[in-house]
Order: sequence, then structure tokens, then C-alpha cells
Amino acid sequence: MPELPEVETTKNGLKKLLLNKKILKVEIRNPNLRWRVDDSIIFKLQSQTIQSFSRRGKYILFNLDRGHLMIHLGMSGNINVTDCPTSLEKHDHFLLYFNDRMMRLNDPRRFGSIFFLEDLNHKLLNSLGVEPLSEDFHSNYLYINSRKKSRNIKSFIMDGKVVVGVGNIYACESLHKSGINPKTKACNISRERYQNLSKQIQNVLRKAIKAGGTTLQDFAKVDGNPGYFSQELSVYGRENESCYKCNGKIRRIIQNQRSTFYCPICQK
DNA sequence: ACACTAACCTGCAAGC
DNA sequence: TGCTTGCAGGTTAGTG
Repeated sequence: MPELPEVETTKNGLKKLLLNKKILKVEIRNPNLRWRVDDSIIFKLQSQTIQSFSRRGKYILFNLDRGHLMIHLGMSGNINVTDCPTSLEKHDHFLLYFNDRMMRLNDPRRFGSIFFLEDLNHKLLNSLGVEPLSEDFHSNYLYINSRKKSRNIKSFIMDGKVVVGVGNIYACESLHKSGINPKTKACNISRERYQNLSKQIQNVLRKAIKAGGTTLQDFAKVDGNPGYFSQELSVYGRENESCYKCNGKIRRIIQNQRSTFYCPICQK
């Protein structure tokens, strides 16, 4: 269920429930995720205490006594913390047991991933772009990095090597709020429009993280499914409905193998 | 260096 | 009712 706000919410929930907990047992029920989970992770994690949690892009980092557990939720991943014992569900692939509770990674499509890192110098982390809510994502960042980029603006802002955490929903939403047509070439967008776009990206993410906070209460529940769709979305999933801004008809097109929702009237 | 595709999976809803 | 099709919140490796 994860775009950046979901991951941030998940990370904060884990912090609440698992900080300073000692991992007593590790169980891999299905190692075939995006990358096969190596059995050696079991003894590497065992007996370690979780010192802190952090997030980089859509990766959740469990910072341990020695090394880090890094988890990505892919398209359909979800982490639950429950009392122990709990009846397991289909697609519960990876389990951590603590003295009085357990953590389950459930991921039907198995696009998620799990790694043990000795340190944070890892290929997948090193290739990530800036955090959208950090100072590095300043008003000129997108403008500067988009010069000579002929690809469309939507794929540009969804590129994790440019800026992390902007998934399909928030790419559509922030482009709509900025009044930018998603088909526009990244190099053809002015500095002024990029300043607006970066602000809209931050706004939409901050707002969603705040909304994710309400999800937090459900976090420990067995049936706790994040209420992601409670967002009020302006264009995403609203094909053929009317635009809140201009009453135009919202269209769905395919860009880079993904659905794009936009309003052809007010996104130019 | 850049742009774009195929690929990794399951589940669900819609259409026939 | 069952079958087929299309679609889903991500991201990498590979190709040209």
C-alpha cells in the first residue's frame, strides 16, 4: 500500500511498537520476494535489539546493534505487529518474534524486498535521489536537474534517482495542482513552474503523511489495513469525472506503462 | 548518458 | 457459472 506517506506511517508505527525490542526468532516462510531472501539473514538478525528506525525513500531501516534490516514494501506489502501468538495469513512471508509480540510482512505480489546491511553503503540506497521533504529538495532542484531531459515530466518526478517517494498517485496529484500537463517534456518547464511543482509535491506528501497518522491507530490491529483511500484525490482514479478546478473531464492515459490521470483543460 | 521496455507476482472486477 | 482480460500504490536490469 505504499507511497512515501504509507511508508513513513509504517515506520512510525513500528517505532512505537518495536523500539528497543530484541529479536528472539526470525522466520522466512517464503523467500521469493523481489530478490530472494538469503537464509543467512536469520542468524544475522537473531538476538539483536532494534536501536532506532529510519526511512530512506520507500525503504524502512531497522537500525540494530550491528547492521540494519532494510525492508521495501513493493506494491502490495504491509507490515503488521500483533500479540503473540497470532494465526498467520496467506502471504505472510517474513516474521520477527519478540518477547510479547510479533511482526509480519504480508505481501501478495511479492515485489517487496528484505536485506540485511552491514552498513548503509548499499547499491540500492546509493542510487536514490533526494528526499522531497528535505532541504536538498530546494525550489531550483527540479529545474536544474531537468535541463536536457527530454522525457515527460511525470516520469521525471517519479524517477527515484531524481527524487524519492513520489509514486503514481502523488505524481498525478501534484501535477494537477501545479496545472502542468503530464506529457510536457521536463526540459520545457520553466523555473517558475518547477518552483510551484516542488511546493505542490511537498504539500501533497505532507498532507498525506498527516492523514496517515490516523491510520496509525489501526496499526497494531490484526485486521489493520491502512485507510489509504480516505485521501481526497483530485484526479487519481477519477477518469471521466469532472475536474474540481475547471469542471473539465478528467482523462486517463498510459505513460511509461502506468495510468496517468489529468485534466486536459487546466493542465497545460 | 539517456529513454524506454519487460519483467517480477497475485488478486480483483468487469465483460462475455 | 467460469473463463479471459485488464488493471493495481514499485523499481530494477537490460536494450538500443
